[in-house]
Amino acid sequence: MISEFPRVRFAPSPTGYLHVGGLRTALYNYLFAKNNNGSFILRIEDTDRNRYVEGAVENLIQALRWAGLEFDEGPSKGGEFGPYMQSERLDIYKKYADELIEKKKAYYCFCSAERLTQIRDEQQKQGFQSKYDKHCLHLSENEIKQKLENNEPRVIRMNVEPNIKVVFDDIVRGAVEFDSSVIDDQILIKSDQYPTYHLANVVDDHLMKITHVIRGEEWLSSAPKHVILYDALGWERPVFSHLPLLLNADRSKLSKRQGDVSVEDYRAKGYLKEALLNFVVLLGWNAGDDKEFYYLNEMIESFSLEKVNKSGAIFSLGKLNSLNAEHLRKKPDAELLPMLKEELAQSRYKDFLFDEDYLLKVIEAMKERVSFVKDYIEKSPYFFEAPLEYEEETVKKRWKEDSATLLKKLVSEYDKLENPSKEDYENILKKTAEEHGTGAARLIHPVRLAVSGMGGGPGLFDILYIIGKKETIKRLNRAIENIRI
RNA sequence: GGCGCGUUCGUCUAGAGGCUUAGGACGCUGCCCUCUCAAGGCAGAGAUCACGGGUUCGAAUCCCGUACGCGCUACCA
Repeated sequence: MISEFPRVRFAPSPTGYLHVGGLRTALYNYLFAKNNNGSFILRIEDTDRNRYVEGAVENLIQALRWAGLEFDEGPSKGGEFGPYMQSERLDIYKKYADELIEKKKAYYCFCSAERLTQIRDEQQKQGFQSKYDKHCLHLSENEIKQKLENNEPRVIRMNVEPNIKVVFDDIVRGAVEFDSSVIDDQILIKSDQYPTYHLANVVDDHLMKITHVIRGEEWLSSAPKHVILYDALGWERPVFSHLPLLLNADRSKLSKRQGDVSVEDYRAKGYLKEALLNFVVLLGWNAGDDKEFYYLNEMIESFSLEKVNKSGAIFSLGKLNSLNAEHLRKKPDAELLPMLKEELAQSRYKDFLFDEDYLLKVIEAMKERVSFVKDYIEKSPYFFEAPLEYEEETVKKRWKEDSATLLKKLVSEYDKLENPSKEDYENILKKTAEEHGTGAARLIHPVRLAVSGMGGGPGLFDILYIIGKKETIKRLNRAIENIRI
């Protein structure tokens, strides 16, 4: 019986960072759990000692926390079914491996690596699929006992009975069927006494009462091995869901070689966790409608495994960028403020002091024009310092022969103002233009250029109001002196 | 090679036999708005639903085959 409240796990191996594909797997697990009032468990599959990476677990946990995928049980957090690090559960795996040997569902194998590669090469040369030949299955009790006593290197292998149909249900793919003859006598316990993924995974999922196994499609071919193990141990199988893969542009499995794949990379580039999550949830899932902008709580609400796609999705950044911009735009100014301050602290303006009111005004003015927090600085540096140069294109296009004269006149008018409002700047400019028998645009464009150094940006009067009268006049005078056609 | 899984605009996708002249989003183009750039609105280009058979009055949707792609095929996970 599947318990009423599902229990799912994200079970990465600590390779050093959280892969975006892993993030999506974790997210789907998390969403499924939360959608069903279930539990989301983090388990570290560190059974390969050769691939151990210092600090990897901490990185993983940190990345998950950053993304907001809080787990209910796991390393450092604890829980009823710990420990949650497989390397701390070795005796448990041994116990079940022994039980399998007892039941003749597994056996000791003493074959050397040389013999193994030899038979494998042979089989491949003849066009067969490579499979262990069950040589050690036929060792006598005495031989086994002897070799064990001599402490000969050995592994424990699964004893797969051939010619049996192994069928299991997968929520994403429906019924999947394998012939047991194509399944190798998989190693369960390695010669270093560590378990392989297959054993550890099945044992832990059972002991941790995992009800739904939600993982990447690369595991689909291994699933029948796991099913055989559940059956051999007399355990109920969990429900499987094999997720479509995240792909490179060439449709191969998303890899490090072809771009950034770690969550940390995207975080460092300034992507919002909301956007990354939103982007990744759409790569393989859709509620069945046109909704594409999601907050985490909305995802929880709408998620279901039945709506997960079957085919892989190319991880291409176009949509991520637009989602990032949209999430950024929808963030309240109060949340944006500390982010901008942090960004400033890392910029060339780190020693300048800007008060919060000022920054809030900048945020308001630039909000619709940025895709990343750093854009507040990069796209409108003129809020932080006077322009050092003037865009050539814009000068060519907007600076006319009468510009300097008009600006001079404007400077003298602005100079008379006291605490000017946005409207004051606008009214005076319009009046000045009128007096010279020209349209406001004739003045607005060169003023914008003078004050910002560029041709685009927020409304001109917003800019003037934000930088203030003193700065405005200073910049206008500087432009009058420096811009030549 | 074997086994498994997949295949709808460039990309992510909607589609559960008639609602489909295949819808949306990103990107692209144009227009509107406008002091500029964005945002927003509107419009457009873009998919013979991999191909071939079949089932059916009717198929992107069901079945079979083929092709192509991917995954797995380790004492890695």
